[in-house]
Amino acid sequence: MKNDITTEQKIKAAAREVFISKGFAACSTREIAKASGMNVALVNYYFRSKMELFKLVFHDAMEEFVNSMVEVFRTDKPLEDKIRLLIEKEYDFLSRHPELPGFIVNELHREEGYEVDSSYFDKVLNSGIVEECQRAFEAGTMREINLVSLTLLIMSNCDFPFMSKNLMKGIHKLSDEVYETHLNNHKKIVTDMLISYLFPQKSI
Amino acid sequence: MKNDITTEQKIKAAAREVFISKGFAACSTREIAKASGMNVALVNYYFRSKMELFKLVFHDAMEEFVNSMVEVFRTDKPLEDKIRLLIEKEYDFLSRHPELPGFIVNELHREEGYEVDSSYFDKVLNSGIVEECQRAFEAGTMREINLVSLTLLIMSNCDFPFMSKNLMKGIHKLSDEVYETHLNNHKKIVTDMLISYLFPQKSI
DNA sequence: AACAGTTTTAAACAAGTGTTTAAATCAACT
DNA sequence: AGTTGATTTAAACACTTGTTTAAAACTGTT
Repeated sequence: MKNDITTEQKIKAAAREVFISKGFAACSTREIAKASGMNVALVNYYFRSKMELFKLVFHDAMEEFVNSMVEVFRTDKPLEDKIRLLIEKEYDFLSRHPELPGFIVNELHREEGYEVDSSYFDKVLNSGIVEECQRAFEAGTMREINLVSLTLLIMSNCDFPFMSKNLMKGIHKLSDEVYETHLNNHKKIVTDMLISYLFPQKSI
Repeated sequence: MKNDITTEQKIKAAAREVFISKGFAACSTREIAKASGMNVALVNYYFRSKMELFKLVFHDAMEEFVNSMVEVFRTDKPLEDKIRLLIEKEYDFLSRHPELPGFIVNELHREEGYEVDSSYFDKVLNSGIVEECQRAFEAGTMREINLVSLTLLIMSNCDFPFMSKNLMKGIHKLSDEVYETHLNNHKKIVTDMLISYLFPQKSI
């Protein structure tokens, strides 16, 4: 059949799984080959090297990671609602890809690591959200805050809870299931906290 | 001289540096040996294996990580001040050990990873802070929030900004120095946000 | 059926891995 | 000076690593 999954796709899919769950250094070409049901030579036949394959996987990961944000900014809503929706969507996205932020943050941290191609985030910065924040600052509807801190606030409170799952489970002696429900509670807490900080009620 | 740094200490110190900056999988015994100015055999002579050495390093890292919190809880201050001080001290600590949280979170994430010996955190949980929060809930001086979310709020907003340095530098095209100053600004923002969320002003 | 091009395989390569061996060096004490 | 024990060294072990080779199997076309 024509629309079967090709060998190339199988390998890339397996590589994605292995790379994201163990990291570049902690896995071998043979492990990826075995996970895809193929052999070592095929990995390099289609992708030239472990490194090239990794770059593809990392690139895809970054795209997904960023796109999940940009969608929200493109919607036609008041800024406050956009931020609410952003947090909501981020928690959704991270529930489906809980290992992504840790993978990205960690691989970027290795010194041999690749720099972030900033074009990934140009999408975000060119989505109009920056100007929208600027207007909100000037109109006094949003607390004045620089963009780095705004990014940090949102990402810290969305990504870290997923990245630190094992640590949190250890600290509080929780099962996977219980932690899931905590994550769900936490989403609301984070939303409330961020919204009330960023959009303070003006008391006359 | 008697109080020279011993070979054992040199190796452990070098191992700490290498393990924390590259992770367990991404470095070799020979790299650690070279970094300490010794040879491979000495590493295993003193520490039996790469794994045993890693466990020691990880253990120390965990202790430092936890101790930096517990100190604060032992002080004799109102709860709100303790939280302020905690954030302050965490940012201080993380400025000196910026790679620690990423190291811990990431090594705990590898499936072959060691579970968190929960005794590390028993120190925290037995420091009296839990009861103090409970009393504050009942007295209505603090927003009622479960301990998992409280931990998450504080750690997310303290640790993530250090863990995501390279990502943030990439997103916003910042130099090391500029990001440092952003971190300093962010500390105040985080403090304000957390305090005003956890200790809301009662409007009659 | 014969060809040509792509895909797959098993095997090999050199280099690097964690670990161990056995000999050499050192320090302290008789 | 000789003995004992701890420390250090170079070399080797068996195994895994990423990558390449060259032959085999498969595909579609004439």
